[in-house]
Amino acid sequence: MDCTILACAQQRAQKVGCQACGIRSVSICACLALEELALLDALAHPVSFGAKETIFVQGQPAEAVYNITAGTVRLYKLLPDGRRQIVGFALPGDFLGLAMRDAFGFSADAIDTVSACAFPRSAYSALVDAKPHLLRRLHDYATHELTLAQEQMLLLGRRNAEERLVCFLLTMRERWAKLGRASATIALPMSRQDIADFLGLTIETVSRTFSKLARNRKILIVPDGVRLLDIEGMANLAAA
Amino acid sequence: MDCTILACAQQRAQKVGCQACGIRSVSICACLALEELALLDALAHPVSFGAKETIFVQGQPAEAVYNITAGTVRLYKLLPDGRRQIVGFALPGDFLGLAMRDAFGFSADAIDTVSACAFPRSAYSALVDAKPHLLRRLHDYATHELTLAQEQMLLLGRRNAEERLVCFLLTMRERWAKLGRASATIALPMSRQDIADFLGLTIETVSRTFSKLARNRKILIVPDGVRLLDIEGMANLAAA
DNA sequence: CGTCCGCATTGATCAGGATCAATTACACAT
DNA sequence: ATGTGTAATTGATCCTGATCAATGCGGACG
Repeated sequence: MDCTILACAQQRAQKVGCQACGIRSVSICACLALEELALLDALAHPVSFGAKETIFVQGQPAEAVYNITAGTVRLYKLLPDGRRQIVGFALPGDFLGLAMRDAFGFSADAIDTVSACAFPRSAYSALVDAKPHLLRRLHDYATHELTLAQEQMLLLGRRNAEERLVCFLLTMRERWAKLGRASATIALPMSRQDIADFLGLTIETVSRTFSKLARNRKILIVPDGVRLLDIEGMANLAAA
Repeated sequence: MDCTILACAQQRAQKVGCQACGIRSVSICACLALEELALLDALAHPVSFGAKETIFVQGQPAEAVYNITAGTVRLYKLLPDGRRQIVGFALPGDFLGLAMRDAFGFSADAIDTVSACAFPRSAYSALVDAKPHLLRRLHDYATHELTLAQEQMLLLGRRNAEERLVCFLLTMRERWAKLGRASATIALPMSRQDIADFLGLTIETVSRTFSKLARNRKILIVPDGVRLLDIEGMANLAAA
């Protein structure tokens, strides 16, 4: 978890710092002026995590916040008996640690190889207090996340299995597009189990629903993703 | 919706303003100093809504934000075919309009008689920009809401009907307690249908589950609420 | 090259909650 | 008292998605 070798490599690779950061424009740092980026640079610790590695666990005091720069992260909550709900997938540009107040409200682990900027929470909190426009940006991000969470409540509470999967695929398409990777072929780095735990279904239902969509020529299943063949039809199905 | 008679009565009743506001200590205004409250007073429009009256609808541009001072509000999203998901119940002290950026992301209507402080969005936004500690407070509120939303995702995605209802009752108990109305008897101003649409169930399942809890001596169903008879057992069932 | 192992798919059956259908309870009006 | 309308409860049956079980597939490794 504490990223020794990879982190150092990463650090060397990134020693040019925030100014050269490839995902700055889509992350919360985008609101900072060049001279403020220097402040941020001073706080930033580049870190990396291998596939399946834990980033933090629910309940643990939040000592750092993270800005994802590469890879995919699953964020999830567990019940004592092992039932799992994934509350989100974090992609490059996403920020982890909004609920900075106390402990992490969910666990996070890397799905594939993940790079991130880690900031000590206290220093980050101080910077936020000193820079109201950074706070504003953070708040806008938080309200955006809240809106997505409410959309997910609608999905989990009222949509059927097929609608859930279609919504998920269209949402992933949107997210990749915002990262400049727009394509009819959607990368899905997460497992079927992850998708199931995100959509409130079982792995079997997810698999069957994928097959059904493929059979109906809505999608084509490819390695590590799907190609959307009938976006209109799917958007129609997702309605809203 | 535009609250003529009731609003005027309310306005007269409240002309003492924010300083005398009974729910200030639990609302986002609590962070303001006395002289800042005067600024807020200048913006505030006391409004009231009768039971079942619409406060705002999803997609409508958000011209105002609201601070609930009395009553209960349901916040919900609709699918084109009429399926409804209630994303939250707002109680006194709750703030509506976090996603101020554009249009409302959900609809809101009064369950019982509701009083609120309405603030024009533009003026409110300007005040927030001028008062970083108000923004900080708002941000803390937003992240708290986000945490609750993630908890609700876990409920909707992975809990069974009985767990859902028990969690709901215990959460309502907590919320009333924070408003100084702690009691083993929980007020439930919302209908069974509202509870069903919040928990991702049908009205029949909610009713049956209430009956089952009553049969097992966990609760006693009383008019407009329930009395919790076995809080320990219920907390155990809710686990987490 | 074959074995192993994790993941995904597919099939058969089951069950929790949805749906359909009465019935009851209660507030309110006449 | 009687009727009316809305909300809640209860019962019977159905169906979507869960569970149980088997098979398929592809990559890592001896």
